[in-house]
Amino acid sequence: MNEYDPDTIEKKWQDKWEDLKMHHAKVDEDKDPFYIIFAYPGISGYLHLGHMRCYTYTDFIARYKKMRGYSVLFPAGAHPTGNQVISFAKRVAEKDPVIMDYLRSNGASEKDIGKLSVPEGVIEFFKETYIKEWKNFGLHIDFSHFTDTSREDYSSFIRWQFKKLKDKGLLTQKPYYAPVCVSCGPVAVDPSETDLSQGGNAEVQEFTLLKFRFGERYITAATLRPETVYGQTNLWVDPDEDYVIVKVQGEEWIMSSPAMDKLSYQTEEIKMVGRISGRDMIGKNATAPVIHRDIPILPAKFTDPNIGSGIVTSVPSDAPYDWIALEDLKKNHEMLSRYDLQDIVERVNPIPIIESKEWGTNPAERIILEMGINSQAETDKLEDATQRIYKAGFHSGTMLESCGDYAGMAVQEAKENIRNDMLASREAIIFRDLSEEVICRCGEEVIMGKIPDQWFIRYSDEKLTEECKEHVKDMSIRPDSYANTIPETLEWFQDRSCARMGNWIGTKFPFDDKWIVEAISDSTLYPAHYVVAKHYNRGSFQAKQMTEDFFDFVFLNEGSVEDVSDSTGIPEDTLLEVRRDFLYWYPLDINLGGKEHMTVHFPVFLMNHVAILDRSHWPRGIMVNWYLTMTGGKISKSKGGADPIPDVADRFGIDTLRLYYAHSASPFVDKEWDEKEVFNYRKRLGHLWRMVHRIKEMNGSPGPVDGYLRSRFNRHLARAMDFMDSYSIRKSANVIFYDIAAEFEWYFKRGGENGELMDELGEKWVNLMSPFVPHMADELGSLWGIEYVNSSLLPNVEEEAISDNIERQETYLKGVMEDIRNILDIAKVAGNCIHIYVTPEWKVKVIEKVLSEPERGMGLMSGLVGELKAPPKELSKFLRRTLDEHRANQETLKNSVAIKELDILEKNIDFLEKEFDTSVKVYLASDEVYDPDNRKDKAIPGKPAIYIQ
RNA sequence: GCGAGGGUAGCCAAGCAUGGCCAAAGGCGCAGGACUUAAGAUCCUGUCCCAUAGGGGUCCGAGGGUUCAAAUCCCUUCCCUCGCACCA
Repeated sequence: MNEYDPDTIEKKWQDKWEDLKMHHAKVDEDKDPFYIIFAYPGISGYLHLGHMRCYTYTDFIARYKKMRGYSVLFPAGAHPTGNQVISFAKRVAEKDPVIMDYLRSNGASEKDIGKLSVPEGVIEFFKETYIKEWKNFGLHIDFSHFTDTSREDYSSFIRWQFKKLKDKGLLTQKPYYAPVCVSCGPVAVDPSETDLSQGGNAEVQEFTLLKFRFGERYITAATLRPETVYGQTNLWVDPDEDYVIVKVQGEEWIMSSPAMDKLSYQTEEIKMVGRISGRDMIGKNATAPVIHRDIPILPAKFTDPNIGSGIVTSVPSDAPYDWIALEDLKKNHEMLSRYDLQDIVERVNPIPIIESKEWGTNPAERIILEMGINSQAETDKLEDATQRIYKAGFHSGTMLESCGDYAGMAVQEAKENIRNDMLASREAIIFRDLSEEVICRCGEEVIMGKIPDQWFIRYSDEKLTEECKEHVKDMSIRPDSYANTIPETLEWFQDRSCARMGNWIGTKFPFDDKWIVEAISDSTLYPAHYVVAKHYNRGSFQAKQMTEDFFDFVFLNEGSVEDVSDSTGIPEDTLLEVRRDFLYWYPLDINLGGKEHMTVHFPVFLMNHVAILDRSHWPRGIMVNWYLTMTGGKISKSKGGADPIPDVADRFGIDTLRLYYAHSASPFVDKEWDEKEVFNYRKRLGHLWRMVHRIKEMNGSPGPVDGYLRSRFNRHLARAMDFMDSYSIRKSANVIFYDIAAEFEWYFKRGGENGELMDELGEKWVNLMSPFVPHMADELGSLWGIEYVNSSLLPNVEEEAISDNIERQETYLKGVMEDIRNILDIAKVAGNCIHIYVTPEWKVKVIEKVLSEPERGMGLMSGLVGELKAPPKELSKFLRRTLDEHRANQETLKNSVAIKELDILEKNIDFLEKEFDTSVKVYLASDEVYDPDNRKDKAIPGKPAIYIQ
């Protein structure tokens, strides 16, 4: 036997599979189809081990289904839609050292890198790289179906899809506010920072921009808490800051210069008409909105021109910043006299407006005293205080008498109402901003912009939502937690912008060329396109022939084949073949993807299928996998942090990684990557490798434990397949790679050596391993002369071989051995003879009697006394005990009398003697036998008495 | 805040739906031994506490409850993770 050596066998088998086109899906009407995909990757860099976790799960299922007799389609593609490819190419063109290092450390050659300065080169390179890595992982993908979203055939498909959405009234246009890079157009602001170089954690904040009449003009102040307008006492302005006067909506507004820039992206006409310094406003009054009181304008340094309008309305009752600024000012005599504010400031005092359980009616003052905040400079503490007050007020607060019509209202409710009322009375507008500075990949600033005519897919459509919610009940969705939440997710899912302008790779929007379909929206129905892509890849037709008629015919069965053939120029039999393929493969059985898809991709995947295709083609299943993590964080393609896959694969072998994925954790938890753990799986495979060889070399004759092994093996076989049928991958792997192995080990220990049985079960076992570790399984399969294990079928379960009774006997023997070990342990004696006393027959009879007539309870006693030759006292005691036991656990009781104990022990004296390295004697307790320690009376059914000498 | 998921021995991780063969699978780690003298090897055995005879005690985040019986069911509570949107 040679040692397990993945390096040589893995490459060898991958080449053979390739030669034989083992992965090619065939339309075979004699077989049921099984169609599975993983969510294809966006192109933004090398794949990492987290991706491979998802792809490998997909492969387990694909290979398993194939070995269960299905014809399996497992295609793959790539998703370059977006601007990531563009910015990647740009960074390469600029020779950005980070990206160059990233490429080189992943093994890109200088020649490769040379091609990567244009987007097309990036797409080509990574497509090839992904395919190489998938092949290297032994994935059962049929690449003849490959497509990517930048191809022409794909664009034809997407244009068709959007026409269908429009026909169904599911497209609409309306204004939309989104993060926009001033040069690239819309970008996504999220912590993974795919589009960004800074500010991924920024949140969109919706300010209410309040207008304060100031002579002929208005001073603007932005607030996140419109409900506090009743507590306004003054405005804060930075005396050293220059503000701008802008013409908006026919009025002149005062704000900071950055505020004007931001606002210019959100309102139509806005023009700067002058400047005014902060100093010039101080000491004057402005009329506050809603309360229509004149409030003074006071100096402060904490205002920031980059936040809101750069001017702050002061609510010292509820805003810790305002409260302490006011206190500071009151003490600052130099400042007061400089602007002659002494008298004014005297009159400025907090006005209670909100009462909360936690903080009472003057929360700002109270929290500042409690937290011991001494000055405006303690911004961390002030931030915290603000948050705490806001939380308490928002959730449990009510508006006080001072709040006019809103008095008595819950804060939550008042907030909405006051804001809406101010908007209606034109005393305020909405102003959106990001909570921190966000910088695009291109280096430009990202701001909130208004897009007046944004296209949306109307996912809010009630009928569509209802249909989807209804349909998910019939789907197989794993894990269960996701199945439970997806109806709510569908409900919550609102209209989604589906096109964008600017620097973007994708399909031109069919109704308006200035738009390009965005990345989520062009990846919803694509499993249908995989079927078509195969024919396109073969050259059966050109992209321009893939017209609306063509897709209508293939996916919707509309139009006659003659007409469609006429209008497209595609031969009739080709059209019929594509249609047939679609009918054969669809619906999709499983879409497998990472958990980030739960609230984004999976809902739109479902909704587009339901909206466009016939009910019979709606998807059947979704499976979600969690992440592979490294030192706490998600492994990220764009940020690196993961070892190149080829390095890891070389070190451990593919099958090791595959078993690691399958077994080290359930798919539904985040898993921390740990090389030491991976290495243990490598050792495990080595162990199994040797074991299978040992099995194959076994050539003895039948023995007493054969039945047991056969029974256990078939039981495990059934379990392993049941688990796979419900996609419980880890559990199935546990049975195959651990439970079954343990049975073989026990069999050997018991002296089993039946060559024929080993030959049969060994082969079946290798078959079972194949979906998980296909390379090793094929190599081991050759011991049996199997050419390709993965193309054979999994064995049937021999129901008749599964025997509770046979298994009970072994369980009994194991139990006796455990008892002996226990005693040896405790007694710390090295016994030289073990005496075992099997229960007297009358105890068996008692149990049988109780089992047959349990309801008679102690009433059984009278009958038993006459029937059994047993000491009445003991009999009564044992009956009572048996009745107790019966109530607690009938199974144990049944098992204890279902076996011939004496027989089992006598047959296995040799084995026991060998195991314990002593002599073993077995007796029937009712006989007059050697019993120096008076133990034999302790014997009961299922648990013999033991005496160790 | 809203929604979802989770807290099991040194660690990872099953079990919980259908309460009782649960001191609680399996793996890792650790300890002892075998083997060999080299490897991150392999094979046994052990691994909550007490106990020189198979027993007893405590235990599944915490606290109550239901039950003859609770890791499993119910209630309360604490803690953790994730999603809350234009990122496949």
